[in-house]
Parts: sequence; structure tokens; C-alpha cells
Amino acid sequence: MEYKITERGAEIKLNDVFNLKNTFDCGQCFRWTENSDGSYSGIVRGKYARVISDNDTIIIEGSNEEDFLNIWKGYFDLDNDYNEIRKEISTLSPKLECALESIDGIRILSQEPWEALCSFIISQNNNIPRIKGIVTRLCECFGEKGEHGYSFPSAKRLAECSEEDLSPLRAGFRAAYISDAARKVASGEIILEDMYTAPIGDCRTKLMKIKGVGPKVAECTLLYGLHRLDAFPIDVWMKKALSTVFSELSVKELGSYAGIAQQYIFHYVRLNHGGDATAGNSQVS
DNA sequence: GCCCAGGTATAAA
DNA sequence: TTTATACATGGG
Repeated sequence: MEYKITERGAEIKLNDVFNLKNTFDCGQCFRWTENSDGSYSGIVRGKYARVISDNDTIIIEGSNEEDFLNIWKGYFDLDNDYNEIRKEISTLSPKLECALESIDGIRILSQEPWEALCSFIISQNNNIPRIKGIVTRLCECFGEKGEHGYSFPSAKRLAECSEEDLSPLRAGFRAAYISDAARKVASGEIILEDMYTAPIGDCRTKLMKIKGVGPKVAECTLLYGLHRLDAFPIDVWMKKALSTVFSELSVKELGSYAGIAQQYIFHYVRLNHGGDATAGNSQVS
């Protein structure tokens, strides 16, 4: 990865691919919006950027060098070479090899831990358009207004809210879960930042003390919010597909890139099983 | 209208 | 330990 800073922003030359659509619209994040020219706009840690993809170059418009190094490089996981990761994973199984080809250029974002936790609490038994709507209203109601939009509200800010205060979100039964998560994080009962390095089993256990956080939300929080590539949400919600399509694989075999592998598997199953990711029945010879 | 959403809490088997 | 249901809301 090489980068240079121009008046336009940060320009990055990659060894691997960065497919914006596959990355931003796959359900790992809910705050990026596509522009009419195929670029995407979003706000991370209160900083706005517009991302443009041009072959092996991506441009993070609006980023200076400091923000590139402190925010965007880590957020977009630019130090990881996904070609190398793909090679490593693809040796495990021919079926998995197909999965890897089916969804090229996806990257696992390293989102803000609290935003990820909150977003995936909202995501349960919900669809992506509505998740985005609730998250948008959450930011508009309780985030800080900047030049280009709102930041994601802090746990502290949300911990101050009653459930009635959260009613404009129209989050349904999830409002109580958001409150409980905000209180536990704001009080220090749960320290998300420790989970970058703590044993992953301990992280799961702690996260699941929050009301409304089960195995799936916990894994997603770890994968997308703490960049734990060893987290593996697919293992807990897509057992059928995993057992029928990739029965020969285990999380252990997928190694430290289990999270990335799960993204490929998810898209493969969606593409090859009529969009029903939970089906996984008999279509594999 | 009807079905259901990359789930979870709760109450039974 | 596994299996069934309710849950708030609204997208398609």
C-alpha cells in the first residue's frame, strides 16, 4: 500500500482490490451512502469523507494526512493485503475457493466499537433499509451536527436517555436494549477497547451480558467493531448453510481470518441459493 | 394485506 | 440442551 496526500485528499495505491459496493452495502455497516457517480460518503469518528474507487487506486476525498493515518488507514484495513489472505484461505476447500471468487474486493471495516455494538443490536430481526433508517435517526437525534452530517452518538449521551426519549427512533423492542448497552458501556462495566486484545471467548461472554446481545450480535461487534478477524458470526446464525455448504470446514481451520472468510461464504450462499442464506439445502452436489 | 428481516429473551419440552 | 413464540416496525 502506497499513499500520497494531494489537495483533493488521500490517494492510495493498493496491491489488492477495494470494491466499494461489496464493502459498504454488504450489511457490515449502515452509515455509508452511495452517490450518483458510484462514490460513497460517510462519517467516521466525526470526520467526513467521500471515497472514490478507480481501478487499483482509491481516493479518500477530504482527508488530510493526519486523518488518513489516524482514522482511514485502520478503518479501511489498508495494511492488510486481501489477495494474500484470499490465497491463504482458498487452500482450505474448493467450495470456499468458489465463494472467494464470488464476491471480490470486499474489505472488513474496523468500525468504532460502540457504533458497531449499537448498530448490530438494532440489526436483529430487521432488514438493512430499516436498520439504516433507525441508525440515521439515532445520529440525527443524539449525534453532534457537523458540516456534512451527524456523528454517531456516544454511549454516554445515550445512557442519559430514557426509553421514551428513544421513541423517535422507532426502534421497537430494541430501544430497551440500546439503553442497557449504553448504560453498561458508559458506566465502565463493559470496556469495549479492552476487546481489541482480550481473549475472544471472554469478549463474547462480556458482550452477552448486555440485554439483547446474543451470540450473533456479539460476534458481529467483535468482527466489525473491534476488527477481530477471528470472530465468526456465520457460525452462530447460519449453521444450516455452514453444515451443508462448508461442512468440511471449522472456524479453527479458517484460522485468524475466519471473519473475512465468513463474509465470502455469506455472499456465496446468497448468490447460489436464491438469496436465502439460511436454506443451505441440497443444492450443493 | 401479507410475509419476514445476517436475533434474542423467555418459557416450555 | 434443544425447540417454540413473541417481539415493534416497516420494507418489499
